[in-house]
Amino acid sequence: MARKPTSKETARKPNMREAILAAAEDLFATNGFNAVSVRDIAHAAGANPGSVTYHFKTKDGLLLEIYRRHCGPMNLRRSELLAAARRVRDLQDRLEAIVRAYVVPAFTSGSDLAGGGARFTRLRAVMSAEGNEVARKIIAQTFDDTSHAFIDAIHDSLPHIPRTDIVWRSHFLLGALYYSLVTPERVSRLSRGEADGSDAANAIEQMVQATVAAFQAPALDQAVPARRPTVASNKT
Amino acid sequence: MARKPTSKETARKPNMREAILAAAEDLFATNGFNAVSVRDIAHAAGANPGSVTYHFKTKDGLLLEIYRRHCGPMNLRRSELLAAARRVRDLQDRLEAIVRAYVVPAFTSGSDLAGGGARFTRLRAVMSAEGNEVARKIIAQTFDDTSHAFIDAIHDSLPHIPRTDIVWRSHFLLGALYYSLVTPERVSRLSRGEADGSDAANAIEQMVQATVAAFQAPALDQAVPARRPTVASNKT
DNA sequence: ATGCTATTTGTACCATCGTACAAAAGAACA
DNA sequence: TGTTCTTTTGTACGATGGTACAAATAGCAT
Repeated sequence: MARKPTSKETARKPNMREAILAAAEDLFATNGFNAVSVRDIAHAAGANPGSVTYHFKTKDGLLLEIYRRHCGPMNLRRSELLAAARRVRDLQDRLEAIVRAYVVPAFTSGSDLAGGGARFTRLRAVMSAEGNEVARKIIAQTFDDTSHAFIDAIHDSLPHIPRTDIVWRSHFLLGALYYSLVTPERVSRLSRGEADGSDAANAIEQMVQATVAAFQAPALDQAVPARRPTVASNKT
Repeated sequence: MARKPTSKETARKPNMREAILAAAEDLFATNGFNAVSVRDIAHAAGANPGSVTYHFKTKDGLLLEIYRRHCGPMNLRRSELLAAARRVRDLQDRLEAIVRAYVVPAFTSGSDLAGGGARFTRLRAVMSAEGNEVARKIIAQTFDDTSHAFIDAIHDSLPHIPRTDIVWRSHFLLGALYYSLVTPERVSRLSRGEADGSDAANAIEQMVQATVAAFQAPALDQAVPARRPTVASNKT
């Protein structure tokens, strides 16, 4: 929207646009989309409500811009890490590297801000829970490619597991990831203070460790001899 | 609120109160708390907006009543299943039984309605993501006991794993559970139609299989020789 | 300084929200 | 049938929501 980047433009004084984006990201990620008003965002950013309309036209537009801002860098970083992980020779190590390549960028942003990755991932978690339309569209068309790439990579390192099972398990991984960012205090509470749910480094290690084992679990078909009544479908 | 249960009371004709509860549960679980208006709920239930106020006083009161309705039966069923699971001799089988005791009631209600358990669990997932205050309070004081019971039971069957690790892994399980109920279509999409994310029986088996393996993963301490910079804290 | 453009402010409109409340309708029992 | 209590309806009020828009302001090139 700006025309004259005469060496400042991005580094204007307090840069309202960025402040609004950051405030919105924070509020949306914490309280959900509908619970936060444009006025709340403006107030948190030290801006005027009208300013939000000026920069992003609508509230949806603001959310859209947040996604645009993060999706590219995050997927890029994931792709890089995935490519590196695929080059690991040992299959066990490779699997761990792949999982790490998936998890790490979700906790720590690959581009600008410090905890930006975690904040944005939490935002995605919340939007997904709320069934937000804007988010749903972007997510499907932006992350599915990356998700498939990861699933394929994992499948390559675990050829004896049906792809369907890997899809389920990677789905569980994303759920665990989301939930860890949404309710970290629950971990602290249930561990009676022995663990800090907000400690990203620790969360990552725990998640990688558990997830690698989950992926390595035997496939479903050969594991459950006879029990459930309705399945009958999934196979490979 | 009713005074004369002359053998009907609960089984009145279309029972508005129940219809409102069901509609609210459904809408909240799908769209979140703030996105749904009292008028939406009334409309979906075929009731009058004022009727909601009459029965539940406030919108928060309505949510509260939904929780009250489900928490008891669900925890009861979980306790029963957990008690049965603890009696399993073989440690491997016992662990699986415990996980199943945790997962199954979340997908299928223990009391009345068919998919009620899944619907309520999804509702909890969404409320947790939105940071809903009413839900947060009830959850902590209603589910933490059960959660501790499960964690202890799992710890008993895996004595060599530090309790902290088990807390993390059970947290991941709940995240996976929530996410599977919130976005089942993602599983169908990523598996290119080979799996049905909405198939509860299949989801349960996949989740149990993966989670048991995750719990059985080696403890973190002995697994990560030297890597991260900040941890230093958790130990047992 | 002067004009030009990008931004910020202030305000106002209209829709919708949660909730209150009086009136109507129904149900149960004398 | 009339009385009483419960439930449902209809409507209204005040607050807050998203968004539009004119006026004010600030930066920059000339």
